[in-house]
Amino acid sequence: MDMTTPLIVQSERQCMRVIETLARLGDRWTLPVVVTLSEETMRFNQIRRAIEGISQQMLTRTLRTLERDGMISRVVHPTTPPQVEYALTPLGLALAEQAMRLGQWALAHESEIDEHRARFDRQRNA
Amino acid sequence: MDMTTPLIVQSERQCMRVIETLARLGDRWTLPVVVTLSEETMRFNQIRRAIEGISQQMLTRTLRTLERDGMISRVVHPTTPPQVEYALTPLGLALAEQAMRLGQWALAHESEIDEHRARFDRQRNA
DNA sequence: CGGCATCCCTTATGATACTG
DNA sequence: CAGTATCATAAGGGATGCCG
Repeated sequence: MDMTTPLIVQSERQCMRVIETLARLGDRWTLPVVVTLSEETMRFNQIRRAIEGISQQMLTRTLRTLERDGMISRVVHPTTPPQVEYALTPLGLALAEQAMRLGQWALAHESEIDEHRARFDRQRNA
Repeated sequence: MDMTTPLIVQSERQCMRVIETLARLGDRWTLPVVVTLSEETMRFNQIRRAIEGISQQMLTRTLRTLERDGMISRVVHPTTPPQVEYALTPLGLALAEQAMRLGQWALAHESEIDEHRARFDRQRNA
């Protein structure tokens, strides 16, 4: 990456594309699912139990979207009852690493941001 | 960043915090505004003209949120008519760089992701 | 010029029930 | 066990009008 012009997004289309990725990572369940799968391959209900508060519906949706984008693989074992194994693909792992990099930055500056917010809100109410 | 355990988010709270940041960057106008301001300090309507399709309302909201988090500075010149200058803070610039890093990765893998989507959608309709 | 309030619509998300 | 369908609600965002 050329850090002399770090912020240039060359076209409207590219900007939308980047936003799309950030929005996906920023939705309610994508990051928890990706983080969970980064540790090991898991079955549907294993993932579900590992993630506090996720509904069956939202887990299905989140997994489908990630699968569609090639971030996770889905393998059905035709047993009875059926078992479906989910795993992060190399692409998905790379995305997760990128997201975590940004996440680490965010956490590192957490208190700084909180102080700004507190100051801002104080001035508002004054 | 410790790349031996790149995906570990230590707590539920931290995970939500990271998601919050990603969601903010992933909303409709934050990235365009940040990218625009990364080039130079600008006034309200300058920014508005620079960003195709943004409404006055959404520009105001986006700027307020960024200001609240300490990502941009807001300076009012008490002239008539009033002029308000916005600029990226060092914190905001750093965030933008982080976002662009992830963005560059996303763009680099754009076609790969598109191929996955096309294949997935083809199988669905078959 | 810059900003806020209001109304409305679309989409995302969630709860629940049902199925191979 | 894994997944779909249906319905309800919350949040994001756009259009418009008024204000200092």
